[in-house]
Amino acid sequence: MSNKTQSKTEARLRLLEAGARKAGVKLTHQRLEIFRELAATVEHPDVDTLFRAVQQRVPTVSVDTVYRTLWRLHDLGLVTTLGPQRDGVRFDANREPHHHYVCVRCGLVRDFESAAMSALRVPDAVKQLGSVADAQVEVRGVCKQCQTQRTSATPGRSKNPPRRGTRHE
Amino acid sequence: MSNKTQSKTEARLRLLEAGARKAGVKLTHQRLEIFRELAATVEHPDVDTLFRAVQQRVPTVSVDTVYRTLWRLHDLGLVTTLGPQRDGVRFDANREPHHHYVCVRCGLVRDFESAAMSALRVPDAVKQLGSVADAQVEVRGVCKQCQTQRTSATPGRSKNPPRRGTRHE
DNA sequence: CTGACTGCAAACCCTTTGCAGACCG
DNA sequence: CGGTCTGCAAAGGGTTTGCAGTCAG
Repeated sequence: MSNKTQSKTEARLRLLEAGARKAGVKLTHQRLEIFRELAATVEHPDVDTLFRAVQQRVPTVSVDTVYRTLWRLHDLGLVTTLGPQRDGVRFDANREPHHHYVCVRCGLVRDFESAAMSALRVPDAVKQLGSVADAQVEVRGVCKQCQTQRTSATPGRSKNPPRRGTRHE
Repeated sequence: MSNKTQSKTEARLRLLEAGARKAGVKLTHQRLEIFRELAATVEHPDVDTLFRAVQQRVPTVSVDTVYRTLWRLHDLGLVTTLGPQRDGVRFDANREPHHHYVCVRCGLVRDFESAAMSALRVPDAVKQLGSVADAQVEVRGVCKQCQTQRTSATPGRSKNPPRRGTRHE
């Protein structure tokens, strides 16, 4: 592990701790270990992976604690999730090159096109990871409907849990 | 519904039918209706949504048929899924602007940076959908490891089901 | 006709929740 | 000490699978 990676990990860890502390979240043993794992990995682990990693250091942790901690961090805006990730898999029958707008509240997804985006060149460094089939841009935000539905009270975060079961179409 | 939308739907529907026929997949009543729904919507529905829509026309369909059809289409390369969508939610503790490389076989995700990508301007049309928090590029392909693991036999698709349970890290 | 496909129901997971005891601050 | 947090176990929900009957080609 390089120095650079090392320091990044440290920085992330501190960010998580500081953020949690500021929000008045208690820094328990388990949470600290979850933070450490989260900060150290570049794999974007799912809950189970994280759970097993933490379990090595804290044999008694339970999965639900990992879930709760992760979502708490998510609500605080300290971590993000990959993809729309609302409920189940979502399919896309649009075979033309296109990009997505995703509402992080309700999970709405809309296609859009952009010549500039479709013309993007993938960096060579990325090509070393594997073959490149295509590249899509994912724009995240809060859709009009969600904005009006819950008139903004929380500028940053922490309330209005967006998670499961909101969809309005 | 505009003429343009109309024709796009038609085109997609034909694409699905042609693709399925070419692959020797039987065009049953249920499947045709699933195709129709898929081609008509721009919502990127999850299975349940699709299921309920199809159910209106074919009251006897079952969810599992929808699942099977969708994955079959996916294996044929006729539809895509949104996000890595491998197993559960995946978390990202990287707070710096970055982009993702995703292996569509095993679900591996790696971060990378690109000034050009981070500087992308979001089209105005998109801003009308809602607020814009950030934009990330998702590059899809097959990672090195997956490439060597199953020495390419199928150039296009149809074999080597990538779905659940592959992960190698 | 025959193999592929479907519906049903049960099996499987992954994820969430209620609760009593433990722990941080 | 008090409120938060944890672990356990059970509930919940989405997804998959085996099987016998059905249907497209």
